[in-house]
Amino acid sequence: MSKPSLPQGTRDFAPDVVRKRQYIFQTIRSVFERHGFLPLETPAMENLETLMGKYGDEGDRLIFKVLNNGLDNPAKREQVLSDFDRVLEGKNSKGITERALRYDLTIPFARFVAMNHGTLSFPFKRYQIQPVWRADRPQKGRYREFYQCDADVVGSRSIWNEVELAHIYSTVFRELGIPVDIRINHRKVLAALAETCGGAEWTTPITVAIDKLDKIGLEKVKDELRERGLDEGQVSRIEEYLGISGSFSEQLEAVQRLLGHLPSAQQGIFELKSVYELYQGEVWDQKDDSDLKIDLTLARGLNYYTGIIFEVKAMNIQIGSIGGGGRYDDLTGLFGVPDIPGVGISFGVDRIYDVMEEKKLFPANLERSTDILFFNLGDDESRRSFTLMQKLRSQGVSCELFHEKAKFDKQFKYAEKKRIPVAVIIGGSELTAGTCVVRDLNTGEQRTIEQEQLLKEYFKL
RNA sequence: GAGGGUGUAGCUCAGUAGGUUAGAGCGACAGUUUGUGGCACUGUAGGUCGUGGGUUCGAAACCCAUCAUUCUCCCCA
Repeated sequence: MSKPSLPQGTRDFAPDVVRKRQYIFQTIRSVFERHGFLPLETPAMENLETLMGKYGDEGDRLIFKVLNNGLDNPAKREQVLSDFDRVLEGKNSKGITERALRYDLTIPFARFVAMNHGTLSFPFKRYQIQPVWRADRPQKGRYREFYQCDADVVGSRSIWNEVELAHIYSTVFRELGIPVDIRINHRKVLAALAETCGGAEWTTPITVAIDKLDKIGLEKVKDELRERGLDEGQVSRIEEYLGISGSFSEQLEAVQRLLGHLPSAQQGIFELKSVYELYQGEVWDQKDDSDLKIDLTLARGLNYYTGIIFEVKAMNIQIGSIGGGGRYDDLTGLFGVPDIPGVGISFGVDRIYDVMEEKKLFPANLERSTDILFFNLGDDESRRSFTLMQKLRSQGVSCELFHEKAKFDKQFKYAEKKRIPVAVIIGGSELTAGTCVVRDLNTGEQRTIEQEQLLKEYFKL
């Protein structure tokens, strides 16, 4: 028997880590609920055909496929062998695999909406916090199993949805204590830029290149654009675009001068301006102290985005984005239900965790587990402890009895390891007197009180 | 898919001109006269040196393969 191990790219979460992760989840969940979003869960497995072709060629390769059962059935041997040959040719074969682990939460959501569009009331606002799986090569901060945390609105073109989602970002990170920039841009502005540099078909290569700006720098981006076949005039036009700076409105004005003659740019500029104004509320003024920033270099990889796009970056820390999203048209069209537009955002929980760990932002009380440890000094004493514990527990106080009669030393050390703050000691003399010793394990102070008094004091908690 | 790094005790790691019984710290467990912990002291347990080959009189060390893990690129969260 070899040592037990974990599949590559998966993790156990020890109790203290689970506590911290749940703190993040619950904060996000609570904000979602306050904005009228409803929870949704979908299966870990989807039909393979639901997922294939939705994430591009690269995405298809990274989908975890589930092997069919019963392949060893001798009666099916010939069929299985020919099916497997098809797999070896790179074709999918239902005879070998027809299910796969979910790759993200968006496509299963689109599948759900397409299946239930007759009964859902629109706009449908859902959030979903579940693990997803990717057969990617794990590296720092990237895993084969990880949680996604999404909120989407489908069935509405209103720009208010973008405003609300931006506000969700702002609220969540404020509550978690992480200072952030919420950056927005518009795909139609990027599309307009591409239009002036060769045509709409250049949108993807151009956005992919400029998305790398803060990672590889301006010169490398220009190199990449040249390699992809843009001429110097086009490259310098993009450079001019990337050089735009200033306040939100100043940047919009600059884009207006550069691309305003194109209808798509006009719509993008208008929507960016609208989101910003609505987000600021009725006290909006020209001051640029908002956490909502415009970032014309923001592109986002996923090419199904068509309108406003979001990205959230933690300030004062060297880490990638901790959230992203955007508007897409007609996501359910892939499943035969057209004309349902949507907009959504996602939280990068693992990175948020890393930021909070590094900045020590988790509340201290997450470490608390049991409130009271009852010492075990014998069977009769323990019976009394047990009775008291049941009463305390019914009042919401968490307590436990040391599992066996043992030396004080051992019981103290157990309490220490579990960070239990209070020990209650009931020995022979306390048992007959109806009292108990309550000891504060942090300060070492202790006092003897009536057992009834113990119940009263802790009922107040 | 491409390219690097690393695998020695539960954890973090020492350990080469190849040489006999492979070490430390932390942790664990036990004890320092069994109703008061955190400190200290003493002791105990725990390793086929990732696995399989090869070179050698001799391999934890050198070579090859393999597995695991980790990082970078691609791509993404």
